[in-house]
Parts: sequence; structure tokens; C-alpha cells
Amino acid sequence: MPENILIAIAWPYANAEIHVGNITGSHLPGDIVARYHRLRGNNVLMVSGTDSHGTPVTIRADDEGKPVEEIYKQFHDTFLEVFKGYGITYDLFTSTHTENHFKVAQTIFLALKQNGCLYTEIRPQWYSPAAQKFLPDRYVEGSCYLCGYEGARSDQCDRCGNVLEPEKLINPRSKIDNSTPELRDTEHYFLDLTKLESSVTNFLRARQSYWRETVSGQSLGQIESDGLKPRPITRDLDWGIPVPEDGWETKRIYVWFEAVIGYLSASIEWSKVSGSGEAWREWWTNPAAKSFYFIGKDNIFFHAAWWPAQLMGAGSTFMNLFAGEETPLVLPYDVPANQFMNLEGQKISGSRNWAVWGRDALTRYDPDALRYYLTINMPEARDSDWAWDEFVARNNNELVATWGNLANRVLSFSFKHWEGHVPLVDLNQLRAADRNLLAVIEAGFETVGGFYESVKLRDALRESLRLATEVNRYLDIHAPWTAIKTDRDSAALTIYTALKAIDSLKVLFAPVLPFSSEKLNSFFGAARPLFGEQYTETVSDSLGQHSVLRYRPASQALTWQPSDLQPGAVLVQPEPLFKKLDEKLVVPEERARLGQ
RNA sequence: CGCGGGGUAGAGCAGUGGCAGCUCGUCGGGCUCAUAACCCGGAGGUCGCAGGUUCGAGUCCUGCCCCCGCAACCA
Repeated sequence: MPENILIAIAWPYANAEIHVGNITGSHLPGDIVARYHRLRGNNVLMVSGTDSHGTPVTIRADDEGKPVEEIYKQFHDTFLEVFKGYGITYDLFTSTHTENHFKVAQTIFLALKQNGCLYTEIRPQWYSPAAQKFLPDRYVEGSCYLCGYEGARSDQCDRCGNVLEPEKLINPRSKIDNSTPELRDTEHYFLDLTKLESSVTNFLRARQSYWRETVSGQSLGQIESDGLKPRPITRDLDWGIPVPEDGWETKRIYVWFEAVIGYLSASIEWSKVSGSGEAWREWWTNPAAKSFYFIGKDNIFFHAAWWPAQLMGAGSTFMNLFAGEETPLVLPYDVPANQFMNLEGQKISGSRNWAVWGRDALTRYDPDALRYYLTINMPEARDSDWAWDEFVARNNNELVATWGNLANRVLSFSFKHWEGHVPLVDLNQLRAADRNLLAVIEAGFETVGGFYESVKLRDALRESLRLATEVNRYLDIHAPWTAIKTDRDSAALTIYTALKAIDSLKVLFAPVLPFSSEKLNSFFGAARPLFGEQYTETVSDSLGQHSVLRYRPASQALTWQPSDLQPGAVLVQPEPLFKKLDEKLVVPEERARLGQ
């Protein structure tokens, strides 16, 4: 019975390009798990999109004198390019600036309102007479009323670390034009999280046993010590989703509230563009569906506490308003958040150009080499570090030497000595050692599969490598290069066994290394591909056009099971799967690029 | 202030009571099919510090030190 697996990945914000930290943090682990479940034959839906609203986007547009749409689309297009290049197989990567998302987000808002989870309150907020608009807290600076520090933001002082009450800031000035703002009253909607606190706590406790400690610990600890407090969900802005209520035309729904709803709206949009009707419900109203949310640690509380609160608060009212049917929405099954990846010992910083940019790295390195390093070094339990010398060393000593070389040495030996065929052996003649090796590899489908399933991706990759070493060891013991001179039949058995093991390993590695596994698959002359294809297309609606990234599944894809390689099968002339890198060239060049 | 995660060989990590492990690097040996790749063996750790519980603690308890995050858009 196939499972329905939703892979929901944090929405990148449209104000910077994607760097390796973003990729290893959420997009890559999500893709690996998605590919694993696809091989397994499960129904996978993987969605995300560009978070196109929010003040920084408008500020940037003002600075550059361009329309806001142009700014977000510019980044959006680079995102599609990066994800296609790294093979991040989104079924749909869209944007929050779509008619569909507006409607879905507004319906969640109305459902929460109908269920008594929203209230309004009037509060003073800094207003800029010069710009004729309210300013976000972060864009007002002044002196801290606690420690006197002059560069404090109105909501927080970076020197004393205290959270400030914005209206108490001394000598406020606008960060945009340095003008002096004034306080004006403004009314906003608040999400009454206090009401939802016990539901959220129960939700977390029910999942505590299998969630990462970094996620459940932080969320529960925070709620137990401070409780859930109401949060404003509207802002005085003109870029974003309109508040669905008369008299609120000058306000928009706050991005924090609206962007997460994208997981739901993107699923709905996917159904529409793929012509599959109401298929999205298989992941959103089917209680057996499992949804995984891949995010960075900065987003933990948001996805583990607030998003479930929104879903539980909306209850079955959302579906009632949206489709005239009382059904609750599926809550997150797991939130396997990653920590951060640093670069050469320092925190990645886009503005200081201290980053390895996703697009740029692809111009010099193969996607699987990058995927390998980002997975073996994934910050699953604690922060990790991208170091160029380590990147080269791991590529050469692990990926190339252990796995790439294994495939290459056996395939070329077989191709050479058996005229482009798998040795034609009698399977009944297989020796104990041969059967043993194949049994060990076969067991890998269980162990490695278990690691993918529980989102322990470093372990999955390490275990796969260990199995590759087993095959190298087996080859060393049986030395077919010596046997071929005296006992061709024995060499044939050894090579057949090794080929079959490699044909299986190809599947175990495939979620992490899809490009090379696909290549290897073709060397074996396989008729069926491992995976489908990615492509982009343009979608039109009342808000204009947006480009999306999509995935067309392979029609007769291979599955998660051991090789059934036939003796005598035709092989294709093999070539090395991975490239060795020259440390003396790469490391200085990349460090220079960073300005070291 | 508080909350969460972490501190184990040169580097990166696993290990929730029973002789301290893995990958890479390093040193020595073997092999020559393969991208000088592969295989075997050695050296290298008072498990952040100090107490405690226990027949026995990296693993449990107490105190302390250090690093990284924490409600919004710098992931």
C-alpha cells in the first residue's frame, strides 16, 4: 500500500540568491527524502516557492527604482535555475504572488476568524510623514532606552540584547531616509495563540518520541517557559495579500502568517496545473498522509508551533469555506530542521559575499559532487562547516576513490574481458562468498532505507559507502585480474557478483547522487530510468504570469529493490562517474574568490 | 534573566551503565583491474572542568566553564 508523502520545503525569500547553506539546510534533504520515497513507489508531492512579499523586497525595489514585481521575479528565476541544476525535484516550485495563494491564505484567515481565533487591537506604531507610510520595527533605529546604545532597532537592541517596546525608543529615525518618524495609532488583527497553546503542546508531545531533539526540545521548552503569545497578522503595507475585509484596504496580511500557507496553496496549484483535479487532498485531508517540513533552525518555532496553531485554529472550517466540506487539514508529521552550515569557520553572510553561491558553484563542479559533500557534511545535529580543502579531499578520497572507482574498475574489466557483456555465468555455480556479498548488499536496502525514512541522511550515505568498501574488499580477496589468467570461470563469477552488487548500490546511492546513478544505470544498458524529468513553464492568472519548476515522473521507474542483473546482459562502454579535483588549483582559487 | 542544542583521537562524527568506535588524514605493508585509485596493519583520546550515585559512567545526578541558536526575513 503506497503512502502519501508531502515534502514541504521552506520558501526562499526573494531578496538574495541561494547559497550552499540554503541548499544543505532544506532543499537538498527534502529532495533526497522525496527521491527515496519515489523509488519506494510512494506518492510524493514536493512543493515550495518564492516568498515574494514583505518589506525588504519593497525597500529594495524603492532603492533600485524598479517595480516590486521585477525584483522578486528576478530572484525567482535564479531560484528555478539553481534547483534545476542541483536536481531538486519539485513537483511544483511556485511563488506567493499568485491568485491561488491569495485566495487560500485569505480563506485560512477567514476560517480562523470564524472560529474565534482572531481579534483586533489598536496600537501606536512609527509612521514616517516623509514617506507617508508606517515603518516596520526593523526600519526604525534610535537610542536604546535601557542601555543607551545609539544603533538600537526599535524592536531589539543589539548591544544589551533586550527586546524593546518600539514606542519607547529615544531619538527615533527612519533607516530608509533618516527622517524622524512619529507615533500614530493603527489597528491590526492578532492571532490569539494563547487559545491554541494547549493544542500545540499536545501536538508536540504526541510527536516528541521521533522528532529531532533540537526541534521538539526548543519548541516545548519555549512554550513551557514563556507560553504562546498573540501575534499580529496584519501590517500597514501596500505590497502583499489584501486583508479580506471592508475598510482594511490599506493593510496586508503579514508575511509570517501568509508564507507558510504556501505549502497548502502550492499543493492546490499543483493539482490545477497538472490537471489532476482535487488530487492535493490526498496529502491534505487524508489522515494517513505524512507531511515532512524541511527548514533551517531559525524557522523551528515557526513550523513546529505557529503553523500547527494556524492549521488547528482553522480546523475543518477551511475546507468548509473552500470546498463546502467539513474536513480538518493534515498536521505536520515531522519537522526535521537542520542547523546551519558555516563557511571556512565563519557564518555565511550574503551581504558580505561570504558565501558559496549555488548557481556559481555549478559552473565549476558537478551537481553530484556538491550534493555528496553537502550530504556527508549536512548540519543535522549541530552546525557544520564548508571548507574547500575538505570539499576536495572528500570528493577525491571518498566519492571518487571508494564509489566512483569501484564502479569504474569493475565495469571496465567486464567490458574489456567479456566483449561488452556481463559474464555469462551459471547462477547455480555462485560460491558461498558470492552469495554472502550479495546478501550483505541486499540487506542494505533495509538499513539504508531505514536511514532515509527517518531522515538520517548522513548515516544513509555513510552506510552506502561502507557497503561499497565491502565490494572493494571482496574484489581484493578474489582478485579477478589474477584469476582471469588461470581460471576464467572463477573470474567470471567474481565479476558477475561485483557487477550485481554495484547495480544494487546504484539504487542505494540514487537519492543523494541521482545524476551519477542515472549514468551508471545507462552503463548497465537499463531500459528504464531511475527518475523523471524537471522542466519549467509559465502559468498565467489575474495577477499576471509566473514561471514554475515542475517534475514529470518517469513512467516505468525502477524501484527500491536489489538488482536482478542477468548474466550475458549487454553493457555500454563505461566512463568515470566523478571527476577528481586538484587541491592545489581548487583551494587557492576558491579562497581567492572569497577574498581570503 | 530564561529556553534549546553542542563540547569524544590532527579534522569531521557515532556511541543514553559493562573491555572507547567510524570516516578522512598520518606511518608501514600488500596488490596492480581501476580516476597513483583498491586492500591489510600500526600510531594517535586522562570522552570540556569539578564533585557525586554505582561492583562498574563518555553514558545517570549536581555545580561550573566554553561554543551555536531563540519569535521574523541576514537560512
